[in-house]
Amino acid sequence: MNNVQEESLRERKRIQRRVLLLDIGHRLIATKGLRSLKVRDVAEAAGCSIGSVYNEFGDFDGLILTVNRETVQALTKRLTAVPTGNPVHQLHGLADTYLAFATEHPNLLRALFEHRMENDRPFPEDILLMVMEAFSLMHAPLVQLLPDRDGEDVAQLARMMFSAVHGIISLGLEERMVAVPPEQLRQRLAQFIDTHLAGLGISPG
Amino acid sequence: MNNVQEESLRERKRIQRRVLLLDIGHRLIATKGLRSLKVRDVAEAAGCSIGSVYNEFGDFDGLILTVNRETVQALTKRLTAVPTGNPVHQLHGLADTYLAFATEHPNLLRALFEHRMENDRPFPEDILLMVMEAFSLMHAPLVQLLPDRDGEDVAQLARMMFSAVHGIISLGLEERMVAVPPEQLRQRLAQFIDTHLAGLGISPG
DNA sequence: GGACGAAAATGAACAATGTTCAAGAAGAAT
DNA sequence: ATTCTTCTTGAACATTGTTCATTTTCGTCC
Repeated sequence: MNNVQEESLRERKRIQRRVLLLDIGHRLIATKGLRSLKVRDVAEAAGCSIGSVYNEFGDFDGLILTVNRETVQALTKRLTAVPTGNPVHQLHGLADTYLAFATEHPNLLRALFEHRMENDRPFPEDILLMVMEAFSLMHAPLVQLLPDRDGEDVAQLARMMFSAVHGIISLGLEERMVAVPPEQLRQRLAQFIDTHLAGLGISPG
Repeated sequence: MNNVQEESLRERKRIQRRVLLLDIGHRLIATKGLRSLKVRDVAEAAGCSIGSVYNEFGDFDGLILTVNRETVQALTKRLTAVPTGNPVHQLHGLADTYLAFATEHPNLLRALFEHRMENDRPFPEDILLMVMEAFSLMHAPLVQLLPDRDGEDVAQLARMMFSAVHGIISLGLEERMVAVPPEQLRQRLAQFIDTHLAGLGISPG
């Protein structure tokens, strides 16, 4: 066996199929929602057998979790791309970006937050860490704005703030619950953040 | 047929069974989560056939939705019992009460917000209205605190505020996501509300 | 480049679970 | 008591996640 990282035919095909399966799973969740995702649909769309999905992901949860992993990575990527110059602008940018992502990919985001494991199996640690990382992105700008506050205090504040933004967005976009138009939601969200910052003693910059 | 509202034997037994089924569904969701709820388990626990569940609720969603209806009613009952004297205290009381309910009945609350209908059937209008009603309970105290603001503006503000509280609580209690201890969460939530009220130009009273 | 063994792909069969419905049981009406 | 209506039942069905013996493909060695 050649130990060099040379891709065998097997490995190439495996990866190619894995990517295909993920792409299909991604698209099906995005278009029809997590609840409508079926192993057989995925296998058929990929032109392979049901067993192959299991070979690649262990079980169905494995596929879903991998799509969710991609979702949180895509979200984090966009959130980290928000300019860091002005901390107040950055906070607004983070909220706006989160809203934009939620508007563009509502089903993917829901799948990330609503998916429950089968039989109380533990939630994968790495996804948890990625979500926490995304949520802590408000930490840095808040530290800049509140240099005198206790570190742990600001960390919790950042988490509260992002959780609040998440709540406003996820309920606001929930088409079941009298959805607010995205543009109006965007303004309300900005207003909400300004109000909260004002409460923290920070002027809207 | 006697048109008076006299309970026939049939009707009495039906109602008795309906109550029993709901109680069982309620308890199973509360203890093991919506995902673990199975028609057969409910029927067996009630000592009746599977078909009877369908007779009473049409389909499985029907049972779940009825439990959810009870959940939102129980929540609303507790929220409306919050004292109305001091508007600032009332807002804190509403948040506290919501947190207490979420702590005591996490699976029931999750079932209410996470349940998706089969096949994109429409979400029942009445549940939607009840949830909106619960969420608008912050409206009255905010009107008192902000008498000069536009009505629609305050309504949206109330909804934002409750959505934010909901986000903080539901993510904060999510055991998957590094759950914050309820007592700490209670304090953080109070702090969050005070900060926001301060941002609105209202002193903590 | 053919033979052998390892690895992967397959899909029929199974298991779990929501749903239907013909047949029987139970209640109401006369 | 008889008849009619309604409800109850649970076997059978439909859908969907999962397993695994069989077959196919791929890598390796001569």
